[in-house]
Amino acid sequence: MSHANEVSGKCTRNTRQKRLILDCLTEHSGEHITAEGILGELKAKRHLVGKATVYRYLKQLESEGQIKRYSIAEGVCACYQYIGPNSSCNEHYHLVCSRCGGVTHIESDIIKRFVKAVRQSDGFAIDERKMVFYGICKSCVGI
Amino acid sequence: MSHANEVSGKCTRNTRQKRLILDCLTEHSGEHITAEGILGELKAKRHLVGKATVYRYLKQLESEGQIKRYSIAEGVCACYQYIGPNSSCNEHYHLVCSRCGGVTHIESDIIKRFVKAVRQSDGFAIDERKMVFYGICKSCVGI
DNA sequence: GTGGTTGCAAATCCTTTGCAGACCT
DNA sequence: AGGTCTGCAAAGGATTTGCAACCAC
Repeated sequence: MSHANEVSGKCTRNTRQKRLILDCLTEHSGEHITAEGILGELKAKRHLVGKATVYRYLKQLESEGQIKRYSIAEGVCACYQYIGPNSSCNEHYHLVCSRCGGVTHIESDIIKRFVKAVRQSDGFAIDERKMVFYGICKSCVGI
Repeated sequence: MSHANEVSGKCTRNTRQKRLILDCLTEHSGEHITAEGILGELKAKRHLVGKATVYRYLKQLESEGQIKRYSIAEGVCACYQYIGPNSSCNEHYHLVCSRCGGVTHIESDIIKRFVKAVRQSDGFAIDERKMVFYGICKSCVGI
């Protein structure tokens, strides 16, 4: 009756696959990795894990707040980042170059102030995880 | 050799379909509408236009900066809004509620300062037209 | 007449789901 | 044992694309 994909389920069993996926995420703490990236990395290590399992576990980890999901662009696979214990993750925002597709991270107190100001004046709670700025990066600006 | 789907193409011909789609968008200036919504509205008026044509033209209009594309939630169809001439829509940013889909406009000097700061420190020229903030609006926050 | 445009259907892409078998506790 | 997890393949849904017919200029 109960399905593994129900996030409300228990999902507490300690399996080989879960350990592998979480290890992969913590190894990349500080950067992003996609579901396909995890799959590829595990495959390279001869650790075969099913695609569905990766997606299911990523979803669970996200709902538990252990990882963060970024969707840089639509129709393109999402990126995940470990933000749990021992993660060296700072709040950052993404700059995506519309020309070369490159992604840069920036930190900004100005944005934090903006988010706070909007919440106070409009009552609108901006989701900083979805904050992405598009434009032209330094190396593409002359092209 | 050239395909209509190449955004770099000419795409300047004045066709019945383009007029219909743009009319539909301008009629909804101030709000947003989905591709399916446009399709449905045209169908209701007995103006049959192909789905692919709608998507193709929306893409072109977006690249021209005449409309803005919002993706309220991932995996859910995107919303479009006319922001061209006569759109009563200038110099502001958009707050999109991920729960109800509502779009609010705000003005902000803080953001202008942020854009300037990023250009100076990183050399990245943010495109303000593509700037959209997602989050939860005041009326949805309790739900 | 030329080549940009359209419409249909099939194809894409990332992600989810159904289900039978495998595994943890 | 009993229910949770996994893996495969098929489904899913929004958007794109191939291609022949079409039509604006």
